[in-house]
Parts: sequence; structure tokens; C-alpha cells
Amino acid sequence: MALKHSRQRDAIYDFLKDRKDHPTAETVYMGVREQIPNISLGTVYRNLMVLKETGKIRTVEVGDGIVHFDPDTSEHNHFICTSCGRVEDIKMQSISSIKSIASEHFPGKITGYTAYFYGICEKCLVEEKAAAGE
Amino acid sequence: MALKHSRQRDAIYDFLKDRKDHPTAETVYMGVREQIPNISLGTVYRNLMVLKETGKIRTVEVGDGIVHFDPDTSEHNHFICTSCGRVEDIKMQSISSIKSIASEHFPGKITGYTAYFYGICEKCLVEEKAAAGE
DNA sequence: TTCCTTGCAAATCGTTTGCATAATG
DNA sequence: CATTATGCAAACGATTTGCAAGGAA
Repeated sequence: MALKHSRQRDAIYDFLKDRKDHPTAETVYMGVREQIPNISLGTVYRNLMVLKETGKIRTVEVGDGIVHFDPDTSEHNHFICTSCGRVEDIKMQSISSIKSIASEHFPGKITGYTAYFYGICEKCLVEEKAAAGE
Repeated sequence: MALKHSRQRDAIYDFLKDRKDHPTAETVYMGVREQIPNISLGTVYRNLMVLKETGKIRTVEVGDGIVHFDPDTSEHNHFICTSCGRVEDIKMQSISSIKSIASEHFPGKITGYTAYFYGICEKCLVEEKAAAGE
């Protein structure tokens, strides 16, 4: 169970660490192949799971049935554009109070929460406006 | 595109309508087979989708990669027990304000949200306590 | 040398779909 | 009769896994 160093795991984390677009395993695979052309999809999946278990990355369930990955493990929420599918971060500590609100309405012990917001992203709003103008 | 009546769709909705346990398609299939033994899984999936599109039921993405179904379409949130996997409802209108809070922190247009709470359900809490007492 | 990690391919699992037939309006 | 719905089985897509070979401690 002791973790050993691996070039492919490093490459996967390096690919992910500056991303803000919440890529899927497939996207990570495509990207990392530019560094390590013969890396296999299975290795990508295995390492994404390891990175998650060691707390270096987080998964995001967007609702499209595909798991997305997020290198930002700090407390934040996600916005999903129902028009283009883009996933963006929303940072706002103010809503962490919903955890205690929820506790008041629920008999069990609440330890965490995730919130997903849906709507139209800024980019799509602009495009909508442009299309209406024509 | 006009919807026709079907015995199997009725049976599926009847099975679902009083449930509070958010069953999966597989569970619905098993249950409905007691009424209609030769119903097919495909029919179950197709009708669950129809029921969702007509707004009679809702889907719940719990995080286990399987879609769960909920006959309660009123505004409410969900709690997932990290110990037993049980999915329960949490009703609390007070948090709908998070939508406007989120809007303040985000440049796009937010139209909806879903929130999932995680923790230990009452039943598991009791069992934990009982186990500690021994 | 020990044991973790890899690449490859096959297997799994939830879900979808094509098609000929049955049921509905 | 026109059309929607069904059962069956095959197809799908994302993810997992078994295994023999490679790499790290």
C-alpha cells in the first residue's frame, strides 16, 4: 500500500494542477499523451483515483454521467452552463451556513455538502445577445 | 410525439409514487416485475425518462454513478449517508436564498441549483452508539 | 529483491437503441 | 389505420480489472 513515485502520476497531476476547466479522464488522457504518448487510459484512471484518495484533487459530478476532475480542493461550489456545458467555480464562503441550516431540518449528523448551480454562463449570455441583435 | 397510455408506464409510476427511498432503475425494474413479470429493463428506462420529461418525477445524482429517481418534484434537497448510502429528503425553503447569494459571486445568469448534504443518518448514528456501548 | 506501477486487452455495469411485433386512440 | 409502446438483444460509453512485464525503493 506504500505509494511509489511514478512518472505518469506526476504528469497527470501536472496536467491537472493549473486547470480551471474541470476535465474528464478522457481529456486528461489526451493531454498527458503529449508528454507520455504510450500511457494507457487505465493508468490515467488508476492515478486519478490515487490522487483523489490522497486528497490532491477532487471529483465533480456535473450531471452528464461523466466524472470531472478538479485540482482545487479548497471549499468552493460549481456552476454548470446548461447551454454549453462549461463548468466554472463559484467561491463564496457565505453559504457554508446552509450546513447548519440543514442540520436544523435533519435528524442525522451533517458533515459536508456540495452545491451545483445551473444557468447560462457569461459567454453564452453574450452570444445570445449578439444573436438577438442580428 | 403524442403520448399514449401504457400499462407498464402506469405500473412504473405507481411503484415510484409513494417511495421515499430514491430507487434506481434496477430497483424499479425488480419491483414492477411483480406486477408485470415480463416487462423489460429497456421499457423501464424509457418510461422513467418519459416520466421525467413530463415532470412527474425527478432524477437524483447521488454520486455513486447510478441515477436515482424521486417522485417528489417539490423543491427540496437530499442527504446521502456516507455510512449506509441511504438517500433522504431535506426540506428547507430557507436556503433558496443561496441562489441569489451565488448570483452575486458569479457573472452569468443562475436559474437553479441542487444541493447535496453528506453525513451520518440517524439510523447509523444509533448503531454507532450501540456498537460503542458494547 | 520486493512490491508498486504500467500497458494492454478483456470485462463490467449502467444505460441506450434498433427492430419486428403488440397495444392504444 | 396511424402511431406510440413493448420485449428482446445487441450496442454503447465510461470505468474497472487481471495479468505479465517494467520500474522504484
